[in-house]
Order: sequence, then structure tokens, then C-alpha cells
Amino acid sequence: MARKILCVAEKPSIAKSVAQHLSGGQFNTHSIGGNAFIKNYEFDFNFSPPWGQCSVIMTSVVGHLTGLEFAQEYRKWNACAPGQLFDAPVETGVDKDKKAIAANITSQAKYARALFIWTDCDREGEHIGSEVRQAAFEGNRTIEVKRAQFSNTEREHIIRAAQNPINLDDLQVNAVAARTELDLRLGAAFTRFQTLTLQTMGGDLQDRIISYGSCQFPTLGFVVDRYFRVQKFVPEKFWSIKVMHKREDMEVTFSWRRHRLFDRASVVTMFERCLTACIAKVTKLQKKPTSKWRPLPLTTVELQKLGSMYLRIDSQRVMKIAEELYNKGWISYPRTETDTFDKGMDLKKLIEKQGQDQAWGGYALTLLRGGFKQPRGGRHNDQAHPPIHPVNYVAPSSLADDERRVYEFVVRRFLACCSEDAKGESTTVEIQYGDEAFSANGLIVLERNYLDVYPYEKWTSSQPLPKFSLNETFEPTEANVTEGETTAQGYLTEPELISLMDANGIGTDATMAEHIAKIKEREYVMTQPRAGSAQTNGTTSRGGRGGRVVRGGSSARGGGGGGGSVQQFIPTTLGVALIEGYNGIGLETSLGKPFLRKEMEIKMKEICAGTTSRNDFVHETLEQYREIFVRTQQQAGVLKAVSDCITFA
DNA sequence: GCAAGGTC
Repeated sequence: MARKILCVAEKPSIAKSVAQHLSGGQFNTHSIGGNAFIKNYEFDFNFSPPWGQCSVIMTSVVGHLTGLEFAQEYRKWNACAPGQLFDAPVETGVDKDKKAIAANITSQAKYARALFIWTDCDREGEHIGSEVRQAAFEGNRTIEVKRAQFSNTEREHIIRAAQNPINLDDLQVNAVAARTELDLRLGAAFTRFQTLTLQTMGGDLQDRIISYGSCQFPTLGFVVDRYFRVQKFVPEKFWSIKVMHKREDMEVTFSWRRHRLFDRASVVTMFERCLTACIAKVTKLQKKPTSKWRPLPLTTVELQKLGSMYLRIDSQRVMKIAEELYNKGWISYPRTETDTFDKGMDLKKLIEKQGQDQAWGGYALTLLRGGFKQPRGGRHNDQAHPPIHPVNYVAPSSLADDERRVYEFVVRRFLACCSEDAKGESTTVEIQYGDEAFSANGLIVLERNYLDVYPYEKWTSSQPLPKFSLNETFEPTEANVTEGETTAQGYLTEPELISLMDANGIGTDATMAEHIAKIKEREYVMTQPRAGSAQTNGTTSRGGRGGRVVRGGSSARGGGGGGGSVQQFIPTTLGVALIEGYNGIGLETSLGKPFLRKEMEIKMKEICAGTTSRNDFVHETLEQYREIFVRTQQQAGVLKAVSDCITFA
């Protein structure tokens, strides 16, 4: 009886670190023919019963092994009417460039008693596990299949996972299979239909692909939605009362509790009552400690948002750079939803490695000498990867420019997480003046703490307030009515777009940047720099009616560092026409809205919970989209309008 | 020539 166990991870890097932990560093490495990345690691390990001491082959795949395709006779664009793709037969096949990897698993399985699957513990990982299982069955019908449950690659954790295997969860496998089938059928059907129809209408759309995808369309929808809100915005005038007082050579501005009103006559009346009263009285005086919280451990979505906010690098490029840094071993796996560090992780060891840096090394050392605080924990955990953090030190001078900036950000963010919150003292003075209440705020920063290593955030002491005492009365130095106007929100920026996608479940942390790049490539949207923008700390005040307040005509936006300006997304005529076309069809669920994708996400969770079956879900969803498809065909005018827009624009 | 999901 062969005492051999085959282990397969989702990616080469995991196979390697698992092999290192289980073997204690004693393993042989074999290359496989046909793929330069995959290695087979060979060693012995003592598993829990019934397996006991076994020889192990640890290898990996590189993500999915297989893909879903239409049967051969439906692959040509003119082979069938696009509508037939709703029911056309589909088949699963091993991707061309994955044949050698599948063959490796098939042949290794022949001599193995059991297969241990070490793919990531998320839905896609479960499905990849089922693809691995299938490849193993091709070589060995009776191989026993288990799955290791792990959420990081720490030694103890990995050994525990090896000794407590569970079973593959076929419910999760089914959920992913359903999504795959729907994305293929709907994507291909609508893409071919739109593209072919618009081609026959002539105009400038001859050689373009007018693609539809369950993620790219809602992404486009967000851009178009904001565009129209900006276009339709009507500015409104508002008025406010400002009170100033000079004391001890300091000028204090009190702001009105009512903030602002949209009726000038009322404001003037109230203001006159203040003047009549003449005297203001201090009604409340409060000093209290306040703090600014250190940031949460870094997730992919945050990295993408902050990359474009702080570093002005777009999300796709940030991800590409992060992947390179990961592949070189400088930072941890950059695709993670987790914003909590595992309790068992040795964070101090990671901080120590940063001690040698010229810029932040000194700060890292102060953390080790007592400044260290266990990071805050967020509410997200994908059970597969830790938050993004530096794993090794690399001298910034040896990195390319943007690479250096991303690495520095990851390091500084990590050190900030492990620091104490910033501490300050806030003072509030409230006064009664006539019938109106006003207040002034002062802040003194006492300890900067994490802010010393995290220059991306600002927290500055305001001008200190002069002394006031409770119930004292005084005559304000100056008071007047100010006038302002609400201004429209800007067009959508990339961080805003990513937030919307995240909140609506459009795409995954690993693919959001791709969807954004896709709608640019299709020329559904374009980006342009926002005029007059500079780096902000995300503290822009917003007006109550959707607009940003510009007081007395002068913009509150300050300077600040940062290269370049914020990019904003503007839909092209084509993008607008597509979304408007589908919104105008009159069905409640438009292709341009995020609801359908959101529902898909909910249904996938139901499949995982066992309350919905894969078949029911696929059929119901197909029927739902078929109605939209049929209606779109009937109302050819919808797409005709798109064509006209483009031709005569 | 289509999608979205993995990863290199």
C-alpha cells in the first residue's frame, strides 16, 4: 500500500511555504515539464490517523485549471443567433496553458492514497479545489479527497491544518459554477447582440466591441449616474451668520448652530435680533480629551482607494505594482479582504526588519521599545489571507519610483497600525447671542503618535482659543451675514467608484481594477483631471442638499502635497447611450443598475447555505435576463438611439 | 472578436 499523499495549493508560493513548514526545511524540489512556475516538493510528514507517516508531494496550480466554453459549433459569432446562447450547450475544458499542470496532478495522483487540497479558503478556492479533484480522479478513481483549512501561512497554523483536514464544500463549488455559467451566457449573448446590431446600423461603430458584462455594466452605470446628477444640479443660494471676537490678540470665529438657511429674509431677521441683543453669553465650556484613531490593517480595496488618493496611481497600476512587490518577496499577498491581524502573528518581528530604514527605521525602533500596540481589528475576514503588510525590508533606493512609493505606503501603513492613536484635547465654547446659538472649536494635538510615520493623514492643532469663562458676557467684535451657494458634487473619482463597487458587491478585490480598465478600453468612459483639485484629507464638508459648500466665494480647499490632480470619470456619448437605452426599456431591473449583480451575490450565498439549488438559480436568472434580451430586440429603437448618438454627435 | 474569476 502506497503511503503517499498528494497536496495541491492554489499558487506556487503557498505550495513552497507549506512544504517548508511541514518538512522542517528538508525537501527535494522537482521541476515539471511544460510550466516554469510549478514545482513538486517531496518530503515526509507525520499526518494524524489514519494516514500516519507518509511521503508527500506538494505541488500547486496557478489559479483556475479549467474554463467554461460554448460547444464548438456555437463559438463563431455568426454561428447562431445571440439569443441561442441562453440555452446552447456549454462544456468545461482544461485551459490550453494549464494542460501540463493538470497532467502533473493526474500522474502524481496515480501513486497517492489521498489528495489534500490546499487552495485558498474562499468560494473561488473551493471551486479550484474541485478542478484539482477532477484532475486527480483522471489518474486515480479511488483517491481519498480532503481539504486543509488555513487562513495564513504561519508554521503552527499550517501544521494544525495538515492534521485536521475537512471535506471539500460542494455547495460553494456549485455557487461558483452557477456564477461562471451565468457570466458566460449573459456576457456572450448581450455582447454579440449589441456588437452585431450596432454594426449593421452603420456609423462609427463598425470595428468596435460593445461588450456587456455583469460587472462592467454596473460599473459604467455608477459613472453615468453621477454624471447626470452633476448635469442636473441647480445651485442654490444660502445665507448664514458669522460671529467674530478678538481677545488676547486671537481672533475666534463662532459658527452658527443652524449652519445655514436658504431664506435670506429669515436670516436677516435673526441677525438683527442678535445685533439688538448686543451682548453674547457663554453658555457652555467644554474641554475634553480626543483622539484620532490609527488606521485599520490594509485591505486590497483600501490599497486601491488610497493609492489613487495619496499616491495618484490608478487602481490597476497599484495592483500591478503590489503584485510585483509580492512576487519579489517584499510584501504579503496583495489580494485580501481581511482587516484584522491574526492574534498569533509575530508583528514585532516584521517591525524589526524595518528598523534599518533611514526614513522610518527610527520610528520602527520606538515601537519595539515600548510604543507597540496591537492593531485595531476591523470586521472583515476572508479566512484566506492576512492584511497586506511588509514581509521583508528592501532599500527604497533599489526600487523603481512608483514601486518605491507603494512599498513605502504599505510599510508606513503597517507601522501606523501598530502604533498608538494620536491624542489631543478639544475645546468647545458655546455662546448665546440674541436668540441664536454659536460655537467655536479648538484643538490641541498633544501626542502625534502614528501620525509621525503616516504623513498621508493630517491632524493639526487649530489656533488655540483664548480664555473664556462660563456665563461671562461680552460684546462680539464683529458679526455679519454671509452668503454662499451650493455647488455640484464633482464627477466620480476612482476611490469613489471603488467604494461604490465594493458596497454593491460588483467584482472582487482582485478584479475591480480590471473592470474599471475595461470600461475605459471600451471607450464607455474617459478620465480627465479634476480642475483645481489638490490633495485633501477626505474632510471636505458637504452641503445638506448634495452640494459642496463654498463659503463667501472662496474655496476651502487647501494645498497639500501629492503629485498631479485627482482623475475623474466622465462617460462618453456611447456609455451614456447604452445605460440610458437599457434604463429606458421600462423594466424594473435595468442592466445598467447594480441590482441584478447584487441579487446574484445573494443567491450565491443562498446556494452556499443550501437554501437555493444551483439549477433553480441558473434557470431563474436566465429567464429574468431573457426578458430584458427579448424586450431589447423588440425595441430596436433603444440601440438605434445609441447608434444615432454616436454617428451624429 | 464575447464574461468574470483565479494567478505568473
